Amino acid sequence: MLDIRLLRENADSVKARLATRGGSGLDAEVDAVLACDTERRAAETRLQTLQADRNRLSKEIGRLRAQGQDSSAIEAQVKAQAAEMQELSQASAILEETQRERLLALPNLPQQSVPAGRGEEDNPLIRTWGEKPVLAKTEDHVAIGQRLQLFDFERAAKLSGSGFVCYTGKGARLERALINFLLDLHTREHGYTEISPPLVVRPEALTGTSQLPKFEEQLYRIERDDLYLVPTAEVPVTNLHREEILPAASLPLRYVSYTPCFRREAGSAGLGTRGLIRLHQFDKVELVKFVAPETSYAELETLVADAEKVLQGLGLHYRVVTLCTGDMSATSAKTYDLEVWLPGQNAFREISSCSNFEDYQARRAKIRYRPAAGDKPRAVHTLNGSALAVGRTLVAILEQYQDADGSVVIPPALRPYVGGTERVSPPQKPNG
RNA sequence: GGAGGAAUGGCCGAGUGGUUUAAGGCGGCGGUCUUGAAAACCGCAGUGCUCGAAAGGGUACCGGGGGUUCGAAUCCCUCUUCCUCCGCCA
Repeated sequence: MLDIRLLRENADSVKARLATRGGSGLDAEVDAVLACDTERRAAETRLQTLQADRNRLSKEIGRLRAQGQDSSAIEAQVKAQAAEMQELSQASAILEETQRERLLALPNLPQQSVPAGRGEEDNPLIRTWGEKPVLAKTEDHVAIGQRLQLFDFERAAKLSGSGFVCYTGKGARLERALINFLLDLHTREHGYTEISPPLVVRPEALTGTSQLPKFEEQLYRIERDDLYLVPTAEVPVTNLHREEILPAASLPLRYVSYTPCFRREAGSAGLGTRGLIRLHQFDKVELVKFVAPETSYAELETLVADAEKVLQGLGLHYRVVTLCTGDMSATSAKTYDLEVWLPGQNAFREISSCSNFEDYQARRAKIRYRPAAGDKPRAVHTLNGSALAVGRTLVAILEQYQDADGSVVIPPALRPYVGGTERVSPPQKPNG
């Protein structure tokens, strides 16, 4: 949510920056918010004048009654204002709600350094790490996984429908190993505090991080209890500090959280992609930071670096791009994507997205800090990034480490987590 | 799931319709005193909105929302959370 004061004072520059996101721009929406704001303030000012009046007269009534005198004239005077006060009170409540709704619907301002562009093709390449592995043969992860009996889509569909997977045997072990590797790396070497949050949350939490109201149809909802399954750990972890004023000395807060993520992927036409790339349920290790505004862009760089360390540690070839204005999510001020090389697709695919939301989420969720004793509270900056999407990491390992004999080499960094196993080979007996 | 009880400021805690401008205590900050510190004493301290160039006003907020009343921390309804007990349960 943008600061209404910024809109009042710099409407033109806000409009110009929002317009870089593409489409027809949001000039009309900005004007509507401002019109609402003007009307709301007029109503509130008038209401508050009447309230001051009433408070004064009510005290006078108390005084008169205490002295045994007649107060009916003043009571009549106050009653005469009641209708107008009621009316103004309702009007200002409605205007306040309308203003908030309109403000919630406006996207964040892209940061100045974010390149203008229309879509994916305009995302500038920042750097590339490693090289394409030289492979004797190139299978995609679905073929590899089926031969090695690492996961089972058919049986998962029997349980839950399409878009779900069941990891089996060494596949399940590899997945668990990856999760532990990721959590250990970020807690031990990068200073993040591990969080294992609830996986169902109230609607307010989703509004705070701005999945609601816009992406309702992407969420699994438990209607009976008005709760939602988390689409990412970002939601519970960012909302840990909702409606709090944090001590400045506590910043930056850095959290790492492993959770399953649940997404309906409505409108994605049968998920579009084969295998583990896009599922209704997947595992992800997420990094979340709460920082002082002055430091948030430096923190974004280290966030990306922390995510990259994972890929480097696993020896996976990848590249980093900056999302241009047209490709960036509405919530973000600046986003870097990490794209890992997938030989099976002959393409780089997103495996991590690292964003600085500046104060956009913090204002929605009322997450503030006090810069110094006696200062007014100020919105923190929030950041988050995947480090990493576990399923896609497994895909990258299977495809980049596949060997000529049909086996897959386990990256050395991961071996301590699989009992020292160096290679996954096809099993001796058929599965089931 | 059932039956009770509770929620007041950073913390503890008083307050059951009207000078309450939420008592008092603890903790915090500033000052006086002191070579310094402690103690003592004095003072300052919440959040949002709004008016104002500013100084400074106004208004709302006693878990959330709604209601009764000229006037609500206080009375009524409702929701949430916590506690105690019962039932069920990994």
